[in-house]
Amino acid sequence: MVISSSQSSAAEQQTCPHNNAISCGNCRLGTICLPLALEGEDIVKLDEIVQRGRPIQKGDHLYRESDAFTSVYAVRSGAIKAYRLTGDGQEQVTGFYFPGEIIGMDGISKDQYACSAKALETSAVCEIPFHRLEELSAQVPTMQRHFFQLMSQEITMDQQLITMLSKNSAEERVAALLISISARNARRKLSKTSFRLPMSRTDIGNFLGLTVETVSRVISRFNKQGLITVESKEITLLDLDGLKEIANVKMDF
Amino acid sequence: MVISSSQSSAAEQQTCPHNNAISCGNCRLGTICLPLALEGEDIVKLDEIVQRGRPIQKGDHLYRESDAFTSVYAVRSGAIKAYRLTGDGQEQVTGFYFPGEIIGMDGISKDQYACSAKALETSAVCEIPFHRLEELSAQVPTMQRHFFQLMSQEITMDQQLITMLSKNSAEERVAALLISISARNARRKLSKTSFRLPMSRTDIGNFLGLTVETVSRVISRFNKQGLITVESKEITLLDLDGLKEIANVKMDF
DNA sequence: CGAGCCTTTGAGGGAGTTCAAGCTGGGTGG
DNA sequence: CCACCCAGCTTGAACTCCCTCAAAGGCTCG
Repeated sequence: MVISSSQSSAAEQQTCPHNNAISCGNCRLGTICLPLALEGEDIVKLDEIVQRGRPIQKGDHLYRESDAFTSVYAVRSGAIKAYRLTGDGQEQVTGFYFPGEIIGMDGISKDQYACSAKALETSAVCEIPFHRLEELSAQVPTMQRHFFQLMSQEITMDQQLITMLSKNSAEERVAALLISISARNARRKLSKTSFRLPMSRTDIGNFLGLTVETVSRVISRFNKQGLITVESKEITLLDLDGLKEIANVKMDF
Repeated sequence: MVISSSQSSAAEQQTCPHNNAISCGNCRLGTICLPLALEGEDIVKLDEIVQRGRPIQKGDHLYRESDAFTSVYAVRSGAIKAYRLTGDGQEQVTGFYFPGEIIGMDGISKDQYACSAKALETSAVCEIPFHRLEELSAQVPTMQRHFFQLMSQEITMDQQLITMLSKNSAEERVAALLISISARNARRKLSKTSFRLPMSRTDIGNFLGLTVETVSRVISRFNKQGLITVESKEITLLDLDGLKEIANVKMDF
């Protein structure tokens, strides 16, 4: 079985993302999930506390809402969605996480996860036990700083999403998501314009505060307007600038 | 001029919230903004880095979006709103901050504030220079843990807001905000059922992703239904359980 | 005490939802 | 290997909740 999604098969395969023997020092995602300034000795320290698990399958949970909080996770390959359940049992998707990104920081405040995390496709993650990370942060100022920054970044991204949900039209939201995924692909040296959406239309709608039908309609419209081409989950952005114009936001997420 | 709002005049006045001579050790907000477990010597250390400024007036900015990030702030009295500007210059309110709560953590990731912070009424804040806080966190594990928790809490609260904006009706949102303010009042040993809203209807609407008109209509409706009584900004919650039923969410913010 | 802003209330309209029905494609078992 | 199945996706039509526009009342502060 082919483990990687089409998007990770290109560049990430060079140093196999599912290879547990890989270390933080030679991981090609290093500069995304690690502090840039972290140096030799300190990388080794980090390396010692990171646990590299076996791949998790599509649909598997990394952890569930209200599980005891133990670790944060760095996505190594694949894609993870985070979601919480509302009072009446509906799902609310709070984020999609791609390789190099850190998930699970919401669990710190209450010592239990505030979201569930589920694999959208076969994925690999690095588990970072939080108490070890705390110790390391106290020893290595760069590490502490970096982790504060990661959490702050999560706050900023959530606030951008809040703004979008509060102010933007369906077209603006969908365009913004496409651009976001494009930008995150670029950061990982993958195609800016052509990729596979690992999540369902339902998940997209859920994340963007729209119904499936609306998402589908907007995507169809973008297709007809020549902004993108769609073949089920495969997306090509034909007019990135046009999409940015529609999205009408400075997005980082 | 009366400096405190009506809600803070009751209990907080006992140890005057504008009194700069007060220290973290005897601040009556201590258990909210401080780690519960912080002990004698460590409180002194924290105390040394906290700068207590003079009151800021209604409408004054604590900091502005894209100002260089230097400090986080603990609200001592009054109320602060955080907001960001959208691409086309509209305001998006991202949060309201009451005494005992910490604001400014969004600035860490980029070394500049991601929001502006503006006083909704005459307020006092404690300024906590971030580089000093980092040093202290590295020395005092409890402090580091507490600050991680504060940031994580901010993430959790943002995610609750995301869920609300994405799923809930106007009535649910307004009810949820009223309950949130009520709960935060209770934490400060103030009235759960009777308080003054420091923010305008416009701010409420902006925060909740609604127009002023809708907010006004919902509040009028709650009034007619006997759930609350309203006298301009003075609110009394007559049926807290009824409101909770309507809000239909487990809120922390 | 008047100007300007905030709030309330009403009437009409529109973007997105809801409901319903057909389509598509990947997996399964006969 | 093909027929079937079922989940996910698309498209259409009607409805609804909230927004927009408009106007009048009420506070607050100079």
